[in-house]
Amino acid sequence: MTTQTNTWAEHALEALADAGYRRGGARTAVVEALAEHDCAVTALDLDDELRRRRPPVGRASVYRALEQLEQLGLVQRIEVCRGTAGFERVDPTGHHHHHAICRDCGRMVPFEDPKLERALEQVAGTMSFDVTEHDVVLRGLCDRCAD
Amino acid sequence: MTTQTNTWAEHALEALADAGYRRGGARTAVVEALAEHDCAVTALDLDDELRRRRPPVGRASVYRALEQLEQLGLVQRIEVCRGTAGFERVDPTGHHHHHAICRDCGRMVPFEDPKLERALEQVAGTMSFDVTEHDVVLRGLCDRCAD
DNA sequence: AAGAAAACGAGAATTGTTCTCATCAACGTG
DNA sequence: CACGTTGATGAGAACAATTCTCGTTTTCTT
Repeated sequence: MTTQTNTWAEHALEALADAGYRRGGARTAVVEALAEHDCAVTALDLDDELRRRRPPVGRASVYRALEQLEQLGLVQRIEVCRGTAGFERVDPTGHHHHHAICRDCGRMVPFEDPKLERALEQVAGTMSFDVTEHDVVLRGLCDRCAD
Repeated sequence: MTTQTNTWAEHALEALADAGYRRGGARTAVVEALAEHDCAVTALDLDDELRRRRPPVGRASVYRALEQLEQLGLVQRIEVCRGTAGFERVDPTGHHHHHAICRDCGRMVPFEDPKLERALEQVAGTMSFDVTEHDVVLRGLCDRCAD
């Protein structure tokens, strides 16, 4: 409910409209739900949240909306672990963070680092590859799980 | 069949023995197969390769061996795309590369960059998190798929 | 050589994701 | 503003990758 998330939700709905998508209750619900989360959520978690709404949102719609949002660059998909994807809103300013994930409890801690970003951009520049996004995950034990 | 891969296979088999695992045909076959690959392979690709051997190796054994190897830090798991994992041997010296993956054709191009590694180590140091590994993936279009 | 325990493999079961298709609703048009 | 076209939706089936189960085979210890 911060200014930030409202901005993102509005931005996203506008971008969807601009891209020619019609207004739809399910998709809007997905956007609203994503706006509430400051870090990555799995599709199934969103599905759980949204299934309870009246009217309830179907699983297919959740996945569909996420895919469309990803296409438009409004949402980034992150491989969280063992074949489950996390989704997280993309700040229109390009500002973003990465994640450290605990291999014991699965807890996800976001972090950001300008030097890392710079290094990533530089590498991307040297490749014969049109890099549009990157995905950095640190894995290990979080402070709670470390003995 | 390079010196490098032989070294890794031997190293891995020794580490398995040290960890108390008994000698087993299936696991050894998985190690040998991984040694042949210089970049990440999916479990199902390995399964395809090994199913043909005489005696054939079962799917369950492939997954089991990969998991054990990952536990021992001999193999790294990489989320390739859409819920499929890639596995790649870990060089005992710590030397490693990362991957750029084409979102169109799935082609994977390895790269390495000391500056990036340094940045990653630095960030890891500042976190209240015992980071044991990291995973960097650049996504975009490879030169063949870029229009 | 014999027994205990690990390794194995076939197939079933799970899990996350995508697909299908019959309704429903949004939006431009007359 | 009613109407028709077409996109949006959701229940459930279909899929694909991975994990689990369990009876059989091997390995290794004694």
